[in-house]
Amino acid sequence: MVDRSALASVLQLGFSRATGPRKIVVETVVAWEGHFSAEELCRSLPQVGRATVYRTLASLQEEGVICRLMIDGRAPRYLLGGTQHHHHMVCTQCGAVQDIADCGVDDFVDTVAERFGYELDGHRLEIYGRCSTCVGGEGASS
Amino acid sequence: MVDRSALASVLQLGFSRATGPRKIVVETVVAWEGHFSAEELCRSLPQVGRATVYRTLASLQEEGVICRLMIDGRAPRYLLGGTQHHHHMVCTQCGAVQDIADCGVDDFVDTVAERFGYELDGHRLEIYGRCSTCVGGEGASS
DNA sequence: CACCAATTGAGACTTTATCTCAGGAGTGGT
DNA sequence: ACCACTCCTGAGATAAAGTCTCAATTGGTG
Repeated sequence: MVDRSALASVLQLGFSRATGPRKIVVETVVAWEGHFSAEELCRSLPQVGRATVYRTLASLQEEGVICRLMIDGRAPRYLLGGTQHHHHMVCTQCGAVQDIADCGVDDFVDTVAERFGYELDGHRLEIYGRCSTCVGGEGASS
Repeated sequence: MVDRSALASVLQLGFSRATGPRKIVVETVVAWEGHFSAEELCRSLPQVGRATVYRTLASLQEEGVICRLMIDGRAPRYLLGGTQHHHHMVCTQCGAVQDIADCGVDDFVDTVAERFGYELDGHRLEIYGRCSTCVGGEGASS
């Protein structure tokens, strides 16, 4: 889904140099299966400084390579693919996250913004539920 | 909007005793204008222990007296009135928050959950923009 | 009023994140 | 290929937010 050949250009991010540490972080992020927290990334890349990991994540988010997902009170989690507008369907049991590509709430959002006299910036929709695996698997082990 | 006469029953929350400190926290929360963070509440109630403030906030949220609002990477903020399902329209400039009472996205949410085979738990929609005051006031001071 | 269990709160601890600044490493010019 | 110049890195200090512990306190009951 993500254009991994664009890696080279992405390495520059908002910076003027394509450095080694950043290469490691970006490659790890791009290869990551599922979502991750900043601390998880730090832990799996002990050879890269925590500050660099956080800086790179911030840039990747700004560039739209990854998007940040807030689940309840937990630390933010990151996912590949933030460029195009989308939403998330989160499994509250196993933590699986599905991208919802089509935004079906634009009209409603427009209406609300107009009603309150707001100049629209954006919106965020997250749907919570239990995925078919978790629903289907329940009771099987008891 | 919130039934403040229900305060007495709310004081019990999930606990078995209506204590003094909890009374202070609940009364402060109910009287609070706008939204607040846990730390702000702690700071304005130095006579109540931090642990008690956090415990009471958690109970109030569970009981639906307040709802938690996550704005970007900042600490969660709390608002009165979480009982009935609703959403928020947040001003990215001044931080004002409007409640959106009617949920216009139920159909879309149902459709998506069905498409992914999820058993629906709930959803969260937040709309970001700049309120009429912030839009209107801009340039006035420059 | 006394008793006892529920609750409190000071402060230690954890987790997550940001900041600082000396040293290291890309990059362009030669 | 090398140098120099500047940007970037990273160890560790600091900050922010929240949880946990346990002795002391207190509300509710008989």
